[in-house]
Amino acid sequence: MAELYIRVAEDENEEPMEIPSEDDGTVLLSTVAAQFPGACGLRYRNPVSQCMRGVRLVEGILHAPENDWGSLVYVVNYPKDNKRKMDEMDAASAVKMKRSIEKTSDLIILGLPWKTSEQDLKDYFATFGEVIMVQVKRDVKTGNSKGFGFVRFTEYETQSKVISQRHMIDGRWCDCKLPNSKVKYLSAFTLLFRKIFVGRCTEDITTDELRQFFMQYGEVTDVFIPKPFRAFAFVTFADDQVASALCGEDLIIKGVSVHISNAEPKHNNSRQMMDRGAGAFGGQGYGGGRGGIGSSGSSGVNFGGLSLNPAMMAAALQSSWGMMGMLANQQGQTNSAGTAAAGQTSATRDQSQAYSSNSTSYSSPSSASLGWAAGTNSASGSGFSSGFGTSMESKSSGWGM
DNA sequence: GTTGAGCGTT
Repeated sequence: MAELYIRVAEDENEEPMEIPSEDDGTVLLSTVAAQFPGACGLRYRNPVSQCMRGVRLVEGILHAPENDWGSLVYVVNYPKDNKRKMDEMDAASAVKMKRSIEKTSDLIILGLPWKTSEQDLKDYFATFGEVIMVQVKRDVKTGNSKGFGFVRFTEYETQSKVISQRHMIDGRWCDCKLPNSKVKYLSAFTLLFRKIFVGRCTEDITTDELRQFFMQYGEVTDVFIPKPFRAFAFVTFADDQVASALCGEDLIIKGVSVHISNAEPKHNNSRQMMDRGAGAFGGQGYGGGRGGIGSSGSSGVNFGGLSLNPAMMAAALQSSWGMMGMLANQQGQTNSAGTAAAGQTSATRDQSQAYSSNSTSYSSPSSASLGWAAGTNSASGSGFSSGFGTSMESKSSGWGM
């Protein structure tokens, strides 16, 4: 089948955008998500029944109804917690609102062709939104490109969109992400809980396929497969609730059963951190080997009901796993709160704790659910980075994500 | 074979 375009819109009443199909007549979800970040599927109004129908989606590939897309307008589906509700100001939209007024930051572009110039970058990224800075990093002596560069946008919305997808620039796929120099100012918790560990991967599963697959659950911001092959991968979502909802699941990707669990913090220089820090909270609190965070259930660590004051938090942050021991201690004292035990290594998982939950009891590391962060959170950023500014900035390396 | 890494002469 020849390449064709299908018409896609955010809403039935909005102007549709034409999206290219593949040679076999299917449409990749990633193609849709490139224009509608966060999209997880398509639906359309059946002209006969006048009912909305879902488009078949198998492993990131959208299949035409009746083998023909026709001239219908297809409407983008978003994960439940992403769904736009213009008339309601619920907690989710409050968070979105906060994000939208967040400051932009330089973004690093990795994988640039040697020949790509700053003008090339500007031309390319201007298609997403107003560009206020581009750089190609070059060898001082030779003037040759080092294969990476930076870009900055006016609008935070543009930045989010650019981060959420890969970019074909001068014939190469490039990644665009927050540079490490900026990431360390973000909450280590935010990064940690947005990332999942994908175990039992086979060598034939590519980063693109992982991105395609996990896109159905929510917006994917990063995929990492260690090389050489080590049978695991990391996937980072834009939303920590999506990540934690998947923890504990066994998912089938290309016929392979992979296991999802929480990503552990990286152990950069945590040795010194542990030596200096966590002792006060009962040692490293590591206890049962692998287990810790994710094993208490599919939702990850349960902060709900625990009151962690800033001093304790700062101390816990000095060690990768000191906090787990700390939480376990807390748990012992506050058992009546009805929260899950952080230290247990039980393999039981009774529910999938989907991100559809809108109850107030949902526990996540989001600043919104941490009472002590809310009050001090006058500026931008998460509760952690604002309420804890100085301690995070100087000590975040212990939780190098 | 189940826990990671191309990062900026400001």
